[in-house]
Amino acid sequence: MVTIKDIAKAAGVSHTTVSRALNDNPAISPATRARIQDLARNMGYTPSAVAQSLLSQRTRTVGMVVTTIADPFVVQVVAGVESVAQQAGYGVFLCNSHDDPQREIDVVDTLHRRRVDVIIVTSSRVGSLYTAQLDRMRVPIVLINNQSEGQYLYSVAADDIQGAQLAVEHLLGLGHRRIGYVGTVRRPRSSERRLTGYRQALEQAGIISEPVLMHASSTKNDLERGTEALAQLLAAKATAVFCYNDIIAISLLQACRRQGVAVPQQLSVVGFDNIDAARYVTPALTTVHQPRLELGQLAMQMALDLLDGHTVHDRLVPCQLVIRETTATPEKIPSLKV
Amino acid sequence: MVTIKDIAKAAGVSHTTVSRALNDNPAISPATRARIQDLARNMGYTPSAVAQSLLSQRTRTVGMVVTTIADPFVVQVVAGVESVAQQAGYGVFLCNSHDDPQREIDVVDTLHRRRVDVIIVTSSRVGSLYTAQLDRMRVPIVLINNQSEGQYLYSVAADDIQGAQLAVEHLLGLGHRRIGYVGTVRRPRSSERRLTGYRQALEQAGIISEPVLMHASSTKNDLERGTEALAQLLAAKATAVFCYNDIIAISLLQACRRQGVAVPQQLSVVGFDNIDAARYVTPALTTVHQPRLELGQLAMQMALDLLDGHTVHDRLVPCQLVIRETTATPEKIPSLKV
DNA sequence: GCCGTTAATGCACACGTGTGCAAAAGAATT
DNA sequence: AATTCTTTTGCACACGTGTGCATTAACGGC
Repeated sequence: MVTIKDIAKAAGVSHTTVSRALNDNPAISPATRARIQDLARNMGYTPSAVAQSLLSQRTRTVGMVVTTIADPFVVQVVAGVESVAQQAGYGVFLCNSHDDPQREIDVVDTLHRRRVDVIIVTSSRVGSLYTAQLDRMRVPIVLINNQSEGQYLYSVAADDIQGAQLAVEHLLGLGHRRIGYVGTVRRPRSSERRLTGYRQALEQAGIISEPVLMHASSTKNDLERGTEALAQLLAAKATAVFCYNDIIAISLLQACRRQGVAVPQQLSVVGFDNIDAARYVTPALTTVHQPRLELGQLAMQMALDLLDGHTVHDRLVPCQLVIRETTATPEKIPSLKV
Repeated sequence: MVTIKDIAKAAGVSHTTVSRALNDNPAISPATRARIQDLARNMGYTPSAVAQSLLSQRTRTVGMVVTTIADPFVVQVVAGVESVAQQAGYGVFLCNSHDDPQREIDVVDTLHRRRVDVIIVTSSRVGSLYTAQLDRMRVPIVLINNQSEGQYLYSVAADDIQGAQLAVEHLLGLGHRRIGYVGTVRRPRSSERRLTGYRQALEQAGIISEPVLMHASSTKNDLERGTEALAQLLAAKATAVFCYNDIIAISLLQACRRQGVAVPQQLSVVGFDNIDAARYVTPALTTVHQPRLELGQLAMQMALDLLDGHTVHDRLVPCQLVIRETTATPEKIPSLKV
C-alpha cells in the first residue's frame, strides 16, 4: 500500500511536504504541489482514513442500529439516514440488534470501539437505560421513534397520538361508532400512545371506549394474531378497526378473507406505517403514513448539527392519512350470516 | 477519552504492561493482570479500533455496496451479509450507488480509503470495469448476481437460467403454449439470461419462441410498464407470461385488473424474486424464489474465506419455484370480450 | 556467594497522517 | 552589505495500540 512517505521518497522531499501538497496547503509552491499531486495520482495513492481518524479523533462515521434490516419500515429510515450522511461525507456503519435489549447495548459498545462520531438507533428497546453507558462513552445518540430523556440522548419521532387520531377520526367521519383497536405487546410504549390517540378521538366524538373493543395480542406469529383478533372484534360487534401497524392489518385482512368477512362492507380496516405491501394488497389498505424517509433524514441532520456543536431540539413529526380501499361507510344492517 | 496510557499512569506501570494485561498475555503476572483489568473496567476504558486497525492493517470491516437499500431484494441480501459478518466479528459499512456506474466506482474508492478488508457489491453495474481500480487497491470484491471475471473479482449468483426454466416449465406443465416474457433494459445481462432460460424451456418442449411474445420495455416507470406490456401480450394471444421480476409482474396484475382481464383464468402470471409483496397481492403471485438471504450469507462467507487466505470458487445457487394463485390451466376458449 | 534460568516489566519503534515551530533560502528594504 | 521580511521546506511530535528485544528481578542449584 502506497503512503505519503513513498511519494516523499520518489519526489525527493519530506513526507510533510507531500501531506501539505495533497491538502492544497498554500505554503507549498505551486510547482512542487502540482508535481507531487501528479506523482500521487500515478502511484495510485489513496489516503488512509484510518490514520486520519486516529489523528483527528473523528471518523466521519455514523453508527446505525436497527432491530432488523428486513423490516420494511426500518429500510426506509436507513435510506433516509444514508442519503443525508453520504451527502455530508459521512459513512454509515450498520448494526443489527435483533430486537434484543442486551444485544442492543453490546452493539452500541462495538460502535463506540470503532469510534463512530454519533449513533442513530431506530425503535430502541433500551432508551433511557443507556445513561450509564453514555456517561463513559460521551457519544451522542439520536433515537428514532423512542422518546427518552437523558444526557447525550436526542430524539426524532413520528407523532403516534396524532396519527392514531387521524385514523379514528376518518372512521368516525364515515359513520362508524363501534371501532376496535388491535395493539401489540412487543412495542408497549408506542402501542400505548396509539391507543391514547384512539381514545382521544373517540372521546372528542362523545363515545366511551369499551375495553372489549381493544385487543392487545401477545401472539408472536402475525398470521395467528389476525384470526384471533377478528373473532373478538366480531363478537364485540365492531364495524371498523384500527390496527397498530400494517403487518397486523394485513394479517387481519387475510383472516377476513378466510372467514368470508367482506372488507370494507362488513368491516373497515385501517393500518399504520404505510409499508410497500399496503398498496399491493387487495383491497388496498387505508393506513397512516409515517414519514419514514423523513425520520431518517431528520435524524441524520440532527446528528450533523450536534457534531457541529449546534443546539438541537427533539422533533415530533406529524403523520398523514392515506385513504385506499379498506374503509367505507358501515352497512346499515350488520350481516347476520357470520 | 481514556487510553491505555491513562491506565498505565494510574497503575504505575508502562503502557506496554497495560496492553499485555488487557490482551491476557501470559508474560504478565496474574496479580497485575487482574489489577489492571479491574482498573480498566472502572475507568470505563474501551479500546480504540481505529488505532488497532492502523497497526494491524486490518479493519475487520466489509464494505457493502447496494444500488438502493429500499429495494426489497437488496434488503434480504444485506441481512444475510450482516448476520454472517456480525458473527465473525466484522462490521458492515453500507453504501448506496443509486444504480449509477460512476457513483459505484466512487463509492468503492471511498470504501478503499476507509481501508475495508473486502467489498461486496450487489447487482453491480460495473463488474469487470473494476480491473484498473483493483490493480491499485488490491482489495477483493465479491459480486452478487453479476458474474464477471478478473483478478480480485469473485462472484456469488442465483442461477437465472435455471430459475427461468423452472417458471416456464411450470406453465408448460399446466398446458400453456403461448407464453410471453416481459424483460427489462435496466439489467440487460440478467434479463438476457432469464430470456435464455425461457427459450431453452420452450425449445425442450418443441415450441418455437416468437419475438412478438417477448417484450423488453424501456419505460422507467414500473406502473406504465405493466399496461404497455399487457396490450402487446393480448395482441399476441398469450395465455401466460413470465416476468423479469415481481415488481413488473405486480404492475402487470394491476393492469389486468384495470382492463378486466381475469388472472389466472385468462392470463397466468409468473414473477421472479419472491419479494414480500408477492404473497400479499391478490391473487398471490406465483414466482421464482431467489435465495436472497443465502446469497448474502454465501458472499460474506466467501469474503471471510478469502481473508483467511483460502482459495474460493465462484458459486451459482439454484432458484426455487413458489406456486401461488396467479397460474392455472389455460381457458379452452380465449375470451373475446377484451 | 556466584552463576544460570525463568519470570516480569519497560524501552523503543512501528502503523500513516497532520501541524507547530524552526530553519534555510531567497527577496526586498535600508 | 547588512538587515528584515517572505517563501518554502523539514524536524519532531502527536494520535492509541501492539511487539521484538533488552533489562531487571527473583529464584534455585552448587
